[in-house]
Amino acid sequence: MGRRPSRDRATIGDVATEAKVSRATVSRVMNGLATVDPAIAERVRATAVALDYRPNQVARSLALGRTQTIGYVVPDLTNPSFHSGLRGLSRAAAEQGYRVLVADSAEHADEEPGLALDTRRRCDAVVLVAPRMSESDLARLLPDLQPAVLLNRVVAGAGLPQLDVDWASGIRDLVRHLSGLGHRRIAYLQGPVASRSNTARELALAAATGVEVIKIRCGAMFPDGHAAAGQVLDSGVSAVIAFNDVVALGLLGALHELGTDVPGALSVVGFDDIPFAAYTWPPLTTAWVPQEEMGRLAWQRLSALLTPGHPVVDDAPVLLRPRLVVRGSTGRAPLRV
Amino acid sequence: MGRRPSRDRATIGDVATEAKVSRATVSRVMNGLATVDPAIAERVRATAVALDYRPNQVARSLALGRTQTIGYVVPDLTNPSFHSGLRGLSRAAAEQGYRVLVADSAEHADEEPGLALDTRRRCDAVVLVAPRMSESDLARLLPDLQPAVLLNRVVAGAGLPQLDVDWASGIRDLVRHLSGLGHRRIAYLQGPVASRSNTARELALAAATGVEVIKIRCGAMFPDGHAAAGQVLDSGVSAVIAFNDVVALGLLGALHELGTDVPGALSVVGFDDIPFAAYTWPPLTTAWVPQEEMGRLAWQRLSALLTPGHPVVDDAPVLLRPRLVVRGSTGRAPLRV
DNA sequence: TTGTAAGCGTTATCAA
DNA sequence: TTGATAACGCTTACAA
Repeated sequence: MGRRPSRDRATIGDVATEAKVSRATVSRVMNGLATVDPAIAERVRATAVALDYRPNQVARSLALGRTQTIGYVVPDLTNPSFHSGLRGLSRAAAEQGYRVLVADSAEHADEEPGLALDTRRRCDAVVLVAPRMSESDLARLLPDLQPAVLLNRVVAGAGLPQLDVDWASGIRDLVRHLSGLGHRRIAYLQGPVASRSNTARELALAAATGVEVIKIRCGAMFPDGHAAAGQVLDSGVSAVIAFNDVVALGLLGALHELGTDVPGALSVVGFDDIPFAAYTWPPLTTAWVPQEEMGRLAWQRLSALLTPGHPVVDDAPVLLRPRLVVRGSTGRAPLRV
Repeated sequence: MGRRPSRDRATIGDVATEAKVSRATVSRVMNGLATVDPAIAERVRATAVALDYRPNQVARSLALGRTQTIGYVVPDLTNPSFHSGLRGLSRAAAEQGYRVLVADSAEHADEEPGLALDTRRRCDAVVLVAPRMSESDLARLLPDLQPAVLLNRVVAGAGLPQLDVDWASGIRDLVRHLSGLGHRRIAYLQGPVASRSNTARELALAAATGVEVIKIRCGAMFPDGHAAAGQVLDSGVSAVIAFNDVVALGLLGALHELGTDVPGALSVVGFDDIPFAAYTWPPLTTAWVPQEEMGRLAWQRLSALLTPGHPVVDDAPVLLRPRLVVRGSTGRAPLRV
């Protein structure tokens, strides 16, 4: 038997009794069904207001079989690249009366499957961002997660919508830009080794011609980029491609401290185009990633999956192309002595 | 009558039938009640696994009268100052099995009451961040929102926990720091006029002695700070206090473009200490705000409110003190000619 | 220790 | 057009 809620709200039954109609009629009025006598409808509405009645969403969800909520599972909420996606998702979903439940795995990739499943059980669907989850965990998880869409990652034959960034295209643009400026030796600040998108970047770099790429272990956060400055300078490159903008900004800070001229002595590029990138000094050249649009597209896919009788799922991965944004942190390669 | 979910999951009834026990027993096993015969418990668990049974959270919520979810209502998810709070809240709540439902009002202050109420109906409680909601809307809203805690704002006699930043103290620290460096005329880049925390800052500035404060209309985002650079330079001040770090960084970007020496010709301070602040050039002097701790404290208050028979609510506002963080963007005032 | 049955607050079917 | 009533999937007081 259930417990009475502490603040006892009016229920649909209270309204029905008070308005001298059945609960069914109250329900019809509240849901705007037209088949109700206008006079009665008006009376019901008045009593509802008088009793300060608000439909219990949980009970509705149980009866309807849907919660009008979708989950968004990410490794770290404080990472700026997930914000735009969340914003896009949240606003698009809101337009159709859906809410977003956010789950942050605090970077514990091993707990992500459990977290995702738990989130899923409270929602109608989930959007999963899990760049470091192992392929096998992911394969095991996905069937239980549906309806779901996978963000920032592609898994073959998963049978669900997948939206990813065309990392390779972004890297190619950056390399082309740098090599056009005369850079021949370029450092790459690696992201987390387990990260899929890092792998994608490295593959694209390996395929680049006309430039030599020096890989340097790094990470995904400010301090990682900051700490890598020494190695970058020692490597004797004339340009650096950072895993992302956050790393690039960390590096930029350290280079300033060391008195290195950017872009005079060293060109620096990032990836993502987070809002800060335009306001650093020098402003950061980077590859803009349409994260907010990804969020919107994710909702669009989910929305289709949630619509009864929706057409067959097209699970061909959608790759969104980054766009090169040239700012002040890149310049001509210094002449070699 | 409810609709069957599309992917028909096993219910507690299926498990009961299959394991040849009652649903009550399955429930007891699933909830770890000790009063079950070990052999039976084991059988139930095995059947649950075999049927891939997962308790329906919505049904649980309805029966228990709680959702194990709390809402977090903010004006704009992309504003970095809300991220740490969300992170603190989300992680603290997760430790006790609670999830966070995020609602973003997209800066529409007039829609916030409705949004907050709707969010509340899906949750057991909400954390409200509404810096620009009118006093009257807020007063009307709060009684319907409880249990709730108010963040970044104080309302007299609201009867709910309130956590706010001691803006005045932070401003005083910044002013003292600047005046100690010889600055006598200081510009203040105003935040949104309707913002409570902006008002608090302005009051503290008005009370400051020994310095003259020039107010300049600005805003809360990068472009606002960027656009204010001209007015700042024209005003002939030697130091600027920006509404927040984001504005300060926007300003810093514009000052670089204009070739203004920071801090040689102009000192700049922000407010918040967002993660980026340490990595700009020069690194930003600012007032650190314990946002993540606020999130944790908010959960602590909420958790108390949600505990049956909790002690009386102490609704005296808690003011968290910022801490001055001196970095490179401030220096001695240039000698006046 | 286990089962029966009522209850949580809705929606929806069907008969009136 | 309206009202009984079953159903959604779970928890729990009470009886056995």
